[in-house]
Amino acid sequence: MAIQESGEMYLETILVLSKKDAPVRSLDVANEMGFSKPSVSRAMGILKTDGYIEMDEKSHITLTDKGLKAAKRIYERHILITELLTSIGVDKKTAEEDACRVEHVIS
Amino acid sequence: MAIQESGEMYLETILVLSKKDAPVRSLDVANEMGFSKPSVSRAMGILKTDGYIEMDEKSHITLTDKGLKAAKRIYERHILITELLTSIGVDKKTAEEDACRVEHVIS
DNA sequence: CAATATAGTTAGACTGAGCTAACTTGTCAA
DNA sequence: TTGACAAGTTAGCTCAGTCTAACTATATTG
Repeated sequence: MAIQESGEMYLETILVLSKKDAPVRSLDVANEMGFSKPSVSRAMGILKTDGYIEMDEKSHITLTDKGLKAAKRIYERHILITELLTSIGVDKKTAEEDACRVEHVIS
Repeated sequence: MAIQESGEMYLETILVLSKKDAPVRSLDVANEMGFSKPSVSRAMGILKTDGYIEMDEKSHITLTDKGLKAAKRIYERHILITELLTSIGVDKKTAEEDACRVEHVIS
C-alpha cells in the first residue's frame, strides 16, 4: 500500500517530535496534531504494518530507514515551500500553514 | 455547508468547459474529470442544492453568480500557481498538474 | 411505431480518515 | 496491596467522495 497524505503527515510529525530528544509516544503525536488517541493508534498500526515505524515494548515510536526517508522528503518540501511562500510576500504564519498542506501534493 | 475541495474542482471544470460555448452537461464534466456519471450526478446535486449551479430542463449546467465567483477564484489561483511554478523551473506539464492540487489548499 | 443509443439518476457498496465510548494494561503512591 | 491515573487499544459510528449495476427518460432512425 502506497503511503497516503495523512501517513506522510504522521511521519513528519514523528520526525519533528523525535528531534526533541524525549521518546515519541502516540499521545505526543495526538497532542501535536490535535487528533484523538484512537485515530493516532490506528494510524500507527498502519505505519507499523507498512514498515515505516517501529514500536518498542514501551510503545515508544521510532522511524525505520524507510520511514525516516519518507519523513525527511516531506520535511524538506515543507521548508522549501515555506521559503518560497515567504519569498513572495506571504506572512510567516500563513506560509507555515499552507506549506503543511501543499507539501503533500507537489511532485 | 461550505464548499469542499472536490466541489471547487467541479466548479472550475464547469467554468473551463463553459468557455467552449457548447452547453455544459454532466457527461462533459465526467469526461473532462475522468469520473463516472453517477459521481458527477451526485456532485451536481450538491452544487445545485447549495446554490452554485443551475440546470435547465435539458440538464444543461450554468454557474450562478455565487458559483461563478467561486469558480473564478479557484481558476485565478490555478493560473497564478502555474506561473509561479514555471517561473522557478518546473516544467509546464508538472506545473499544470501540481497547480490543480495546490489551488485548493492555499489561503 | 419500435428498437437502439445517449444522458441522467437511483441504489447500494467501499475506502480513508476522523470521532466517542469503553476496555486493558502498567505504574505509582497512599 | 490496592486504588487511581495515564497510555494505548478495540469496537463501532460518521462523513465525503468515489465506484458499479441497474433503472429511467429522451431522441434518433430504420
